Amino acid sequence: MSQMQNVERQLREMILGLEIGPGERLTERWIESRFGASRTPVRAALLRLETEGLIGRDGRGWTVAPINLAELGQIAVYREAVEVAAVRLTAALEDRAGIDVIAAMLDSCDAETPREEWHRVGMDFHIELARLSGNEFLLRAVRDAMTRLSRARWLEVRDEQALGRAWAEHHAILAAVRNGDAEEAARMLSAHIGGSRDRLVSSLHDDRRGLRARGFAVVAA
Amino acid sequence: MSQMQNVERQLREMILGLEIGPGERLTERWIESRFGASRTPVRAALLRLETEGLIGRDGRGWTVAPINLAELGQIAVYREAVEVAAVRLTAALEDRAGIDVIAAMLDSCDAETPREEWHRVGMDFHIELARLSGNEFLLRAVRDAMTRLSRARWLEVRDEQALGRAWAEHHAILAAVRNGDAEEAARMLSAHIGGSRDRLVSSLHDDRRGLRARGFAVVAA
DNA sequence: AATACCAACTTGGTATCCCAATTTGGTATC
DNA sequence: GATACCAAATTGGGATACCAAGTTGGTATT
Repeated sequence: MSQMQNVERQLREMILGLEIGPGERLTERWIESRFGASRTPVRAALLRLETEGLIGRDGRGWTVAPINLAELGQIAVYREAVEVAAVRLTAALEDRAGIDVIAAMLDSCDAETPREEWHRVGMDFHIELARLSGNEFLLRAVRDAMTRLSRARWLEVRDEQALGRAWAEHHAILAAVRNGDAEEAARMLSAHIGGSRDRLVSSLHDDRRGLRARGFAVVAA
Repeated sequence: MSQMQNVERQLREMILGLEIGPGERLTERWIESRFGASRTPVRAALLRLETEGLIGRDGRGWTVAPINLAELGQIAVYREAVEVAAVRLTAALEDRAGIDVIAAMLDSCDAETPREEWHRVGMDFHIELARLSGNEFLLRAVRDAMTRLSRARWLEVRDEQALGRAWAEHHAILAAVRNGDAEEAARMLSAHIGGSRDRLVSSLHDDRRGLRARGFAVVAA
């Protein structure tokens, strides 16, 4: 694999894994030495990550994107629009095989599954559901939205009950799609996303002192 | 302005203006000499344009994105989802000033206005309407969709009547938004986008021989 | 004439160097 | 002690040099 892709992938993982905190400054030279690459691939990776919204420009330099509560609300509206459109398309298809694959994916999580895995599967549920629509643009939109949300969701204080409820909602949405009931699937998906947003924003809002104490930049709504 | 932004802007204009045809190969060295810049800003511009979908990788090299009829259909679905979401938000706002600005923009086109300007204003209508929603992600999605559509719309064979009908629909949508009638605005916008897609795809489909004769790569639906 | 083969060239990927602008740290001044 | 100021270090933007992989065009062989 090329250096550029290497740097991009590793840097993205460090940002999403909060090894580099939101708001932290990045210098091209530091990344260079950290990953043993020269500046050309480093610059390419930075440009890519900028379009993903994971980093941004701070005057002349680079900064890891802060956690922005207002932005999280906007993303929720955005993903509701595209995910609902995607699920409507999917419900109209005859292919039910893809749905079973997603259901199996959900069921692969149990009591012993680490939290990180739940987190990842929860995101993949939405991404794979969008993929079934067959629309590349809806898929990309959902993937981008989940990427931008993932750090915040990782920081969210989630209890077992909320997680279980989310999983039940996921299954219910799948059931509606399997029945070809686009309206019901759309309604439930909207509610699911809205609830997810409310819990996420209020959780981060309540904990924003703690986040700042960890050195994370948090922008208020 | 920096070289990178210069190269990016000029190259984008050449691609959107069809000075470089769909499917054409690009070499970094040619761009270098064409714009008098070195490879660093050239590569940055190429990476940006790649994320916009205007160019793509062809093995090791770069290629101007072909006109893809299947993609145009998918974009229509995508933009319908995001534009309808945006117009629903906008209709719920109290601010009516922005709507008048857009209406004035539409009215600035008359019989003497060059076709290119009609084309640009037609795109800006959708972009500015999305901007009024206040949602950065919906705005960006609409802007990106219009960028990807613009070459195809420029190639479309449009008659005066179709253009006049589109303008009437634009005004009708604005009127519904001004009245705060989100449902009516959403319905009309959906119909507008659907009709636009049908005319676009069938026009390009009918003319794809002519397009190929001009050296433009056209991918069938 | 067809083909197998090779040398020269082209291309994108990478590394390195230079530069202007900004930041930084210390120092002199009040 | 606060502040104005300046030199040194740092930074991102740009230019150039080099390389490996791939393409091309010509040539020798059959």
